[in-house]
Amino acid sequence: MTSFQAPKGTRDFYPLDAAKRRFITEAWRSASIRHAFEEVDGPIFEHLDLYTVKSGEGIVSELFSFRRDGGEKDYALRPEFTPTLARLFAAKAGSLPKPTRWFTAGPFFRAEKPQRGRLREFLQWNCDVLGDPSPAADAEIIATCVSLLASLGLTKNDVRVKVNHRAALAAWLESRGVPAATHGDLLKLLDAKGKMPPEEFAHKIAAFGFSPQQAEVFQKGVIRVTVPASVDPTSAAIDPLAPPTIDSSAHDVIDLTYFSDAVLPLAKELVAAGIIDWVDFDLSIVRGLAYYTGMVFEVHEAGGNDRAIAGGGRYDNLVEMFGGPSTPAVGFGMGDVVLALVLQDRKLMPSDQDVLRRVGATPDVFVVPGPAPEAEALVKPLTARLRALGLHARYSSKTTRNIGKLLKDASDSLARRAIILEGRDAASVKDLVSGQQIGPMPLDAAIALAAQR
RNA sequence: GUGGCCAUAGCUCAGUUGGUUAGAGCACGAGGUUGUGAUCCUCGGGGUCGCGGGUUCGAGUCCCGUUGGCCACCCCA
Repeated sequence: MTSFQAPKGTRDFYPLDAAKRRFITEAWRSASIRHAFEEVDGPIFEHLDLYTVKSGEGIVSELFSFRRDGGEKDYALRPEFTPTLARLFAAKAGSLPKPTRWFTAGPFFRAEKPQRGRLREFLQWNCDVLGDPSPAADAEIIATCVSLLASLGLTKNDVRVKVNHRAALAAWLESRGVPAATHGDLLKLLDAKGKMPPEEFAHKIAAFGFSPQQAEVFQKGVIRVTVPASVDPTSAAIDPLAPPTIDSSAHDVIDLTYFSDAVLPLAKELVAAGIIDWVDFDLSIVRGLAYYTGMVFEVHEAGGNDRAIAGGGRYDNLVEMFGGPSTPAVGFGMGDVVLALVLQDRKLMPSDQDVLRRVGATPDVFVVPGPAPEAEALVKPLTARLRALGLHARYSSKTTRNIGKLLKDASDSLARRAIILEGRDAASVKDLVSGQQIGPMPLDAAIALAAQR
């Protein structure tokens, strides 16, 4: 006898796990649809070239790639959606509405060593706006992400959206005399600043011409954009028409002219979208990926140094890189693994029973035979009638006629109601939530009652 | 890729300095009693101790390897 284990970094989904997975993916879907995105999908595996074109051959060791026995083409399980998205868009760009708003949610694969918040097979949600260069599209992407987080019960105190602007940062650096060739090194240093003591960071960034005071602004990272409070003092809402301004204390230390040219229009859109108070502008958010060209953002658990819950930004050159027409684009991705960790952390993952209810896995009605001798034989025909009406109907697999045990079965199944068969044409209906029981009554009346929403 | 900790029933665990047919609780299944989510009673299925070697008269226990898990580093599209 050989026994098998699931491959490293994969998960098995037993019924409750599958229900939890649906809970998350359904939340993703409804947030996307609320924000006017349309669902698309592609193959789970693609030609290997699709990934090496953008990221170079080095990426191959991070992929699950394979060649069919006897075949000549190399394939890879998809590690991300963006190349597929660009391919789909490029193939039909001429006939697509502008802007194009697409989302997808499905499995992705990376050949990394598993650890907290990271598996080899995971689910990822992607939203992208193609063909809209405006800060409004940037804001809409962030707003969709925030909408999902809020729908799961997270608040602006649980999670923070950290936003930066690549192009503005680059222009500003250049205006300070930091040569473009060294920007990459500086971004890397900014990305790694959390992993070194402040003195070391200040020392290293001094090489790029920054004073210790300026290093501190980077170290703290956050620059708040303040907006005037609503005119109506009883409302906590921010006046959507008031112009936002950048925190002046940072302004005194670092000349933020270039930064503010890019940020204020975005901030204005974030105000309009009603999410400015979820957002911090953070000079140290750069994202690892080289292809971002403008706004970049990450969502982090407040006070936690966990992995990013979500991340994305603007990538205006990418579609062209995949052979499509030059198209401005902005998007983000969110994985299910870190999201689930954060929900558990914040005690926002619903109970097992609530998950089953919310994904619609619980029975509408449970059929129980009463003591009448013919009742047992009538259970299956009645169940069939209820199912034909579109109801989720079950009966016990137990052979006992003990009503208490059968009702326990009904209760364990989380059914809303039980029908107790009293005879050929008589039944009682018990509401398993309230405990109220009505009947006996004619069978048709019981069926009608059980079918009520 | 590097390192640390871990692996006994579906779950949580116990298992003496190596010593008979490896245990408990919960869960699960069958039946009985009482017409209502119970109570009580009886019975039952389940583990080649992750896997493979080694040491030993004898290994769940000691050693080596391997697979998987957790955690950190690297990386993170």
